[in-house]
Amino acid sequence: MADNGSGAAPSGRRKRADARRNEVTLLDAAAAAFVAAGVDVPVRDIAARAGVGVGTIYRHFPTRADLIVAVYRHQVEACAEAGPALLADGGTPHAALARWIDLFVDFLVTKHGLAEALQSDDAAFQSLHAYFIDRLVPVCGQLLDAAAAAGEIRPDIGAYELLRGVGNLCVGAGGNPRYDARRLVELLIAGLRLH
Amino acid sequence: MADNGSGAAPSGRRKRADARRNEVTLLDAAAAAFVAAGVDVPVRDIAARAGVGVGTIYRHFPTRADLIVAVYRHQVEACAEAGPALLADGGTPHAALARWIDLFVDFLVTKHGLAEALQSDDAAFQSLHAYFIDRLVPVCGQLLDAAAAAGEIRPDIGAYELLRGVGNLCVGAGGNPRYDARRLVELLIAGLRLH
DNA sequence: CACGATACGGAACGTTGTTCCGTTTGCCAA
DNA sequence: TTGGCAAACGGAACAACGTTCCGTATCGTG
Repeated sequence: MADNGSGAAPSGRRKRADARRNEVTLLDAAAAAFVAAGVDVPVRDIAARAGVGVGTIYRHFPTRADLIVAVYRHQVEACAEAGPALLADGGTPHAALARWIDLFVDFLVTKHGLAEALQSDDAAFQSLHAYFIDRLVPVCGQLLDAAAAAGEIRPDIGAYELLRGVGNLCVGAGGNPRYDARRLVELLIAGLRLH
Repeated sequence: MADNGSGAAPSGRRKRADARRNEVTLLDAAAAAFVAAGVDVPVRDIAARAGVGVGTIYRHFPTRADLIVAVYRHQVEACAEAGPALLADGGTPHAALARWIDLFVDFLVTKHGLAEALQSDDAAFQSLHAYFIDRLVPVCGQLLDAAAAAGEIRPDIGAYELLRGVGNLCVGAGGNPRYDARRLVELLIAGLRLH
């Protein structure tokens, strides 16, 4: 899983050494740029930071979304894996759900502009959207099902809808002291509860 | 209030006839363009629709936000005025709040891209943001205070925060059948309730 | 070492928002 | 009525951005 470059190995061909080197350089530069200027940072800035041309970025990451996914893949995986773990941890399913959502919110609000990008219907972000959906909706669904089966929450809400709502609440949550996304998400989860 | 063009009369000077004519043409064209292509429709498209040059738009409406505000001012006013009316209508304050929020949600979800623009931290949308805040936060605060005074809701949530959360939930609510902003807002309001 | 495939750099293109200025036009006074 | 000037207009021009493209450089292999 970590011999070739990028994600899936097309067949058996090994990438050129400079290409593999540039890929990690690019990931580092992008991560730094995202922290410094948000995920909307101009592609040229990332290229400059990495000391490469913009063409190199697009060869490695056909869309901006692919770059974002690559940068955050580890953290998304960690979040996804935390779902079943929380469920098994002993508390009520609703508590597990609340804690998992908290993890998700923490992730989103610390990545400047990521929540915005996630909700954008721009075609360029489609693969970002798809990745988050594919990876996190099943996990959320599992938590939701468990809580519903335990009779703790109303059963008429879908995992996609909830996750998207939570993501939406995190939009613009950076820095503004008058807007605390966490509290609103808490309210939303509270509203899910039966009685 | 309707003798001069635009909003506030600078001093006593009457605008030229063609300028006044162009202003209403522009408002009509913008309204139509917003419906057809969302509030992010390119300025050039609006200009073409109105049969004027882009310069004319910028003279009348220095920023895109000013144009949006002008187009929707009537509806925002109506929403603002509905707040006290609902409160006086006899139901519980919480019911009045819920119905008012519903009005706000209806307004937002039917204006393609408006919710997104509202949350954008782009400097160009600052005056849009400011107008909505100025006009609606006090109304929402009044409803919130009444409900809190009646002991129906937890008192630790601000009007700005709530309105912004609701606005956020409306982002991307157009057309997607798997995402029903209204239901999530309902959940949020339910979560506000004590017990 | 030579040569083909691979990858690179950055110029160039298309799309936007916004500004600027030469030209036109409405309005008022003479 | 007409002359002149401030107001308003149109759209070319600029800047910032994402994305594509292709001539050039480099790697790895025979």
